[in-house]
Amino acid sequence: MPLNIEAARRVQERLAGRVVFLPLPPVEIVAGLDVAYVGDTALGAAVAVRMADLSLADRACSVTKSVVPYVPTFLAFRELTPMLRAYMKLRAKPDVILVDGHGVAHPRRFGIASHLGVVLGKPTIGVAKSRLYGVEKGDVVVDPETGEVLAKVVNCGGKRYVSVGSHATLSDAVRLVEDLCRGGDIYPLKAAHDLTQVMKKAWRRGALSHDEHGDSCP
DNA sequence: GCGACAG
DNA sequence: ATCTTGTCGC
Repeated sequence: MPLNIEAARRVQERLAGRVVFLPLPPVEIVAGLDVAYVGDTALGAAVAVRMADLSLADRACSVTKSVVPYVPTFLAFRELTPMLRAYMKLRAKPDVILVDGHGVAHPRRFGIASHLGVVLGKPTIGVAKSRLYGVEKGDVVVDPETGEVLAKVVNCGGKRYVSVGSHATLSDAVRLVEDLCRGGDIYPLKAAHDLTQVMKKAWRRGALSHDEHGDSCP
């Protein structure tokens, strides 16, 4: 199943108008989402931790068939489903979600973090390891057309481009991400990525059941 | 036409 | 993202 680029673009352009910029409510629980692949199988992981002590609040996984290819600026059409399926299994719902990828620092102001935030109608923050769109001016990324600030560069084991997904403010997003920097990684995202790697090994051993069945977490 | 291009 | 182990350096 390829990917109808024209249709996908229209979806992004329309939903981009639903992105909301609001102060981030008090965060008690924060979650990190990530997706890994083994052939055409997508392995999604969601890890929720308590802001207070970073203790594990909950975790969930998803195992689905990957059907959409990766096309720059359309990452959500490939990874949103694996992420959502894992997220929905979380019993401890987070106050905010961290996503691997950009939020509004996107050509159409609708990266995967924004897509998730609009779909769930809750706070999301995009954290990417490299730039996708915009011009880097010091520790900020601005839109070359409007000059608007789209993201801020945060240092945590290398450059991290932090942008609002939805239902958050850039300053609040940056503050939260900086607070979660541990050992050169953003804790919740590192935890989700680690879980993803454990899933890959389990999957290769045939120790993971295909989604709709059991607790696909190793 | 050429270069850029999250994961 | 994924293909892939050990090795040099602090």
